[in-house]
Amino acid sequence: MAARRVKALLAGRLQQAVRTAFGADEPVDAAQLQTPPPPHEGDLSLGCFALSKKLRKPPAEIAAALAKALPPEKPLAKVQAVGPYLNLTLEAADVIQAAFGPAPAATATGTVVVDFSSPNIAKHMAVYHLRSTMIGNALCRIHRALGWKVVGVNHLGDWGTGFGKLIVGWKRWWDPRQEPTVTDLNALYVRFGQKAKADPKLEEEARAAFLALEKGDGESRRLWQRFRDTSLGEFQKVYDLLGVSFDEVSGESVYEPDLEPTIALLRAKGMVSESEGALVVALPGKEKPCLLKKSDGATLYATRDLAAAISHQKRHAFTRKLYVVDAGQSLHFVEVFAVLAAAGFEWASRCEHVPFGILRFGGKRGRTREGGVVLLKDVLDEATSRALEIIRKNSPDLADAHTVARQVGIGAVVFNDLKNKRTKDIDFDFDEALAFEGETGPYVQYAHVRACGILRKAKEAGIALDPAADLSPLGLPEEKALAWRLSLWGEALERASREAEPSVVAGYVLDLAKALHTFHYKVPVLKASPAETAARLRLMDAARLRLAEGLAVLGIAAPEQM
RNA sequence: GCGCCCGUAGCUCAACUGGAUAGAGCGUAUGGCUACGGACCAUAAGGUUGAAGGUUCGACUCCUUCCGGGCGCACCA
Repeated sequence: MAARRVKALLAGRLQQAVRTAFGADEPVDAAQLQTPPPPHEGDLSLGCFALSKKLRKPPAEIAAALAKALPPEKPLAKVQAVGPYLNLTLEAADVIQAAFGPAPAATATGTVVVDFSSPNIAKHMAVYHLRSTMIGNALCRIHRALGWKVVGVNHLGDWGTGFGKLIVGWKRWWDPRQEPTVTDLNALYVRFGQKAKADPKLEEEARAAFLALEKGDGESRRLWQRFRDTSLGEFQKVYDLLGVSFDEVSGESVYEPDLEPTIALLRAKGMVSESEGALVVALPGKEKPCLLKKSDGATLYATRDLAAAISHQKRHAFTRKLYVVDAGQSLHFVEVFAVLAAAGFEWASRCEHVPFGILRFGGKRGRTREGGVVLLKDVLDEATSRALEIIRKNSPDLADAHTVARQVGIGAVVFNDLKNKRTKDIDFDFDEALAFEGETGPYVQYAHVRACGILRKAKEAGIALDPAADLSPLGLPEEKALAWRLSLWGEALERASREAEPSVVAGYVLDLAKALHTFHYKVPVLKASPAETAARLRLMDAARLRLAEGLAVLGIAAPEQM
């Protein structure tokens, strides 16, 4: 767990070397130690460009002088100056020891509120909901792993004029004795849209129905609650499949009572004005204002987000709030944060929009070429059945094949979603999302499975895993590479948190799986001397645990067989 | 028109935030089944990093302009 410790130690020593070589006291930051590109020898490298500026000497000269001044003791096996670079090769034994050193205590003490998933009531969860859901879920777990207090919030789209339409549709076309599904609700909504084209009176009726709902009319409220419960029940099935949970399931409706006080608060600060019949906040330096109320008096999305933000800060005193919402809504968040800042809330700067790219099908946004919405559940089911097919072929004797197929199939879809930088647009492709070879979820799971297999076999042979086994028999390049990768975990997590970027963790887990696969291929664990077997089992077990942990952070299961 | 995002191998993407000869996977070609699990390992071919300038000892990365794609730009969320 301690690549950082090794780097800090070496940075300190390098600083000392600068002192002895040049008599100057220049700081050497551990972050300057980077990994040299492949053809070059070494595990860490210092480019002497910054020192060159400070010391006013050519960087190559500095590298050479430091190579001499740096004592080649303990973790260092070799020190060599290559042009302006100082390349450090670490002793394999020390790298391996470092990987098993105590984990640095979690230093983060903040609270992060993560706002994610946020599906709309009376609509299905479609494939494009996967992005917010899994990116947000991963961000929650990344911060928990770092020691943050995390509040994962599902801010449902459960309010707005759409519910007036739904209520009207319900009253006209639904037999209330029947229990509706989400499909039924959605159909009512669509039907309303069609009928309203021919009959404008319907729109008026819908507005009235929503007004009644806002005023707390009993029947409207009961209907709305029913729609909400039905939808939530269906969402939950998908969340169960994905292993996603929330600390707070709220929604826009929850902040309804806060809207007037929020507007009053802004008004008291003299920020609110009227424009074209609407209530707005003018934003300094912006051409267009942020709307609080439509000219008909109804509140808007921005108003509810303002109220929700204020409420979250009051209740959780967050040090960071992340909104995992697609990039198309960037302007909305710019405006909301600007209003909060203008209102004098210093915590406005701690709110971050975490945008992600648009999902498309063959070039069309959110829909297939045929115009249908692709349901998330259908994709997950398809992935599961494809995985099951492969399991039947490769592991016909596997018990509980269905469970494993679900873990592998869904793992493939989720990993595919998280492996790329989130700002990239995605043109969803079944064969790509459901690929099981190469840089995929199943590839990572398979590395874990192979390690589990060897551990199982060891147990059958009566060889117990010794968590305190002597590591000194280790030293092969594959073992060193594996250990070094293990010790980079903390840095990967921190970067993922800093950039709110789960793909950093996905990349880490892929690299670790690659190192483990190579290890499995090249290094015999059980067909070795007892001391080697014990040490390799311990190393392999650490790698497999880390893979499981990394996958868990991404919201992906790590089966023991597949 | 203005603002934000994207443009890297045939395809999908990396590149530790300005450092070395730009790296992976897929696909293609080849090798490894006397396999601690082949959903794997390995070798090879494949590049003017959209274009042109600029800053710098040094640019995929920063600045300017342009080209191409996407998304926004007050009463939807």
